[in-house]
Amino acid sequence: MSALQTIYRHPLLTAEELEIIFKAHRKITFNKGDFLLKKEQVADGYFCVEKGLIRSYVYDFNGNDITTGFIGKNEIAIDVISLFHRIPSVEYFQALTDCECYVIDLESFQRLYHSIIGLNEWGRAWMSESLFELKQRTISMITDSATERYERLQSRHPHIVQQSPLKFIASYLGITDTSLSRIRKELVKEN
Amino acid sequence: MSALQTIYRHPLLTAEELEIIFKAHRKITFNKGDFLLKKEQVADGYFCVEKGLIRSYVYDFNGNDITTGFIGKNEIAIDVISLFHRIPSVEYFQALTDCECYVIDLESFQRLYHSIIGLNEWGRAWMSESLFELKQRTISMITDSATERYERLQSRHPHIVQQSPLKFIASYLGITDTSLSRIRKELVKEN
DNA sequence: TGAATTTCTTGTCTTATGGCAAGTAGATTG
DNA sequence: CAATCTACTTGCCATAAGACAAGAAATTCA
Repeated sequence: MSALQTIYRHPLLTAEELEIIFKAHRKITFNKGDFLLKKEQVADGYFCVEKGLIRSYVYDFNGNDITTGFIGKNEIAIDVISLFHRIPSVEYFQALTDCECYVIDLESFQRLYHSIIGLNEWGRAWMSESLFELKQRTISMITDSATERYERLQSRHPHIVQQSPLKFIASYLGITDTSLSRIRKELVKEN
Repeated sequence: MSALQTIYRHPLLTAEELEIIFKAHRKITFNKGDFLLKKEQVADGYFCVEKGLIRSYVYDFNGNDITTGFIGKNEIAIDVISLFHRIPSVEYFQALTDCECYVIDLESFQRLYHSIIGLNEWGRAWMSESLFELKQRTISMITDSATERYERLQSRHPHIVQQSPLKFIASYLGITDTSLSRIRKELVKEN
């Protein structure tokens, strides 16, 4: 099962339509460290991840880089605002490992989006799903301790914890690498 | 200028289309304390706020209510997931003050959404804008101190600080009412 | 392979925020 | 008007996480 099949699964999309959608993508690989998108660039497409791990991040006012998200297998690396509003990105998207992706450019997407009614629905479903997950994360940032957030990340997205350096996970969780190191130590001690 | 005119302003929507859209809404008022939507209910429309302040919140595992957002004049009170996925809400939406809103039900929206191409674009723009703001907030929760978050809320959304009890603002900022009270005291002292 | 770089850990001290409890002031209600 | 409530403040002490710095371990690279 390819990433595309998983990503585009939707009740309103037929096998034929999916075929058309898949064909609009082309395969692209990234080496560890490569950028899929940099700050100030205008995104011209989005990436469906087949293999590997990507990190999105921003710089805060102190110059620290803050991990805003991880994108792994069967997920989409996209800066929604930059792509659809045609404005420069504020985020960086960088490959944490060698990656295999399928990319589709905006023009192709727009064309399909207007001709395949189900894709329209799929897009809205995807966006509202993203909104929901982000909301969950915001609530978690408020109500859960750093330890709890780490444990949840570990159980729900073990591949992130396995593939990403500790400092990126730490900034994603909103703590320093020092603190995360200590949290890990405590968790090991407990079990 | 009514809330509807502000909310639905979009380059692809003509005056005639706007007229049709506006007519699909009906006015509805809420008294302080009324619920627009409760947990477990399936949303059947969304509310464009003309006047007043609404609070959305969830209960965390400890039974504390956590404010997830404030919705004021010219903003939309909506549970995207519940409305479009037809599933029970996890949030409560409650009027903090007497409110005047314009409500549109899902069916009417769907009909317009499929007949007015610009509304389609408007919807996507609205959703991506929401995604962006939520992302900003998540980053702020990580990189800014509680004091900074409060000051920003105060400068960007003074009406919230003016109309909402301190405890709701506190939970929105991710701190206790006690802490927010102290932060306020410090800020007053500084100026 | 050896040097350089990055990653991770650990120690010490500081600080922001929380938990709990008491108390005041203002609003609401019977 | 008195009796409750609710909102807010304040004090005391506990704790999670940060700042800074040193060093160990792992990885990268020439």
